[in-house]
Amino acid sequence: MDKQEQILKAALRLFVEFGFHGTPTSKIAQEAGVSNGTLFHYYKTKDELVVALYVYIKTKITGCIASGKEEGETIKATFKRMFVSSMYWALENPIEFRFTQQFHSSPYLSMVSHEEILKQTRYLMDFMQEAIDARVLKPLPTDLLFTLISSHLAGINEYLVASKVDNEKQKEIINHSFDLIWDMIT
Amino acid sequence: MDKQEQILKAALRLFVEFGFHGTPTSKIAQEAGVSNGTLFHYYKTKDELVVALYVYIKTKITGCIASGKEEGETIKATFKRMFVSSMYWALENPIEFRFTQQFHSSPYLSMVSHEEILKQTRYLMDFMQEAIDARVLKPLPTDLLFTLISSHLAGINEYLVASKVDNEKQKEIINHSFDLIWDMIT
DNA sequence: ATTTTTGTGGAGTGATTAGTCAATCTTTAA
DNA sequence: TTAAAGATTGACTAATCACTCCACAAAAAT
Repeated sequence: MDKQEQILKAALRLFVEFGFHGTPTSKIAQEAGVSNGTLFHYYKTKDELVVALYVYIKTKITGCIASGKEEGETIKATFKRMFVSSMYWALENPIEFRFTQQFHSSPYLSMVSHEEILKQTRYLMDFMQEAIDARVLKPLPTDLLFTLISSHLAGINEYLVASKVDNEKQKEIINHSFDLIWDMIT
Repeated sequence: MDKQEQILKAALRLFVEFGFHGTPTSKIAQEAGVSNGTLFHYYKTKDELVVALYVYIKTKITGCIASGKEEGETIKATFKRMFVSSMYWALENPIEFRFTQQFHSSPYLSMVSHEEILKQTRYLMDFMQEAIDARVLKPLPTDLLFTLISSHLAGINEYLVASKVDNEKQKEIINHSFDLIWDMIT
């Protein structure tokens, strides 16, 4: 019954299907089962809604990646756990993932404050820096490492979504693609 | 004086800055220095213009990658030449490259005919298949290889654009990133 | 020379859009 | 119990948009 969340969910579906400007706010409100006024009560402008949706989704991904840490895990194990959970998150939430991709390569990205981006990436950045200090990862700039891994993930995801392989084969590809990227960065 | 090309160039600039639906056709015509009617004389709809622009740019990239082949080149040398020229094309044509990225992760992608996509990728796909048959590349599906390389390229590009390293360092990173992807796929 | 085709301009149009507003309903707080 | 604050509605508006239409100019074909 949380209208705010219903608005975000409706917006997500429509944005991915019709693009940002291709979906009118009126349709978002309709799809969410709320009035036009309610939408603008929560989000002053359409731009604000788009950015809020991005932050909402990014927070969910970040939370998912950060969770599940176990004591005494090696750096490699932590890395793999995060890699694999990112991969499965993207596979299980294809619309959310597509949205983030769409958002990233759109002019909206520049509307996200620098602090918000830092907040979302700090956990991973810190972890990678530690892994470099521990002489596990190659001493590359952390943002280069981050970009390499992100784009690798996006690439594998694109392939897995396009070519409908069975679950077993999928698992195999994910494991293999982890080995590939691991060899690349260590 | 080619009005058609001026329209495409104006559209490109505006689409990248303001997004697809964020740029009105009237502004494209204005920026191109032609009338509204002329724009719709060449492109029946805005969607048709967007897709035409994509094909226009893709054709340029494909031509650039395919050119420069020398006799007696090893497979690795051919691969590296194509990798490096893609990389530099993206760096020298950042707006065109951003457009293709934006297009790829947008609902417009599905408006491109399957044949057109095949036409654009066949050259590379065939080359990769040959490289697999020659036991140089790992026997992975060619579209997985393609996706892996494309996303790797996009990732490196993103990094190079964001962190303004000098030309020498840039060259070093490009060479290094080729080695990384080469090790990954062979 | 004359017809036909193609290119070009720009005012015009109907539909659509983001965003407003004043009126009601609901919840919270005193 | 009552007052204030927040939530919700949907009709409304001013602006904007994709696209049309028709007049005319240039070029090509006859």
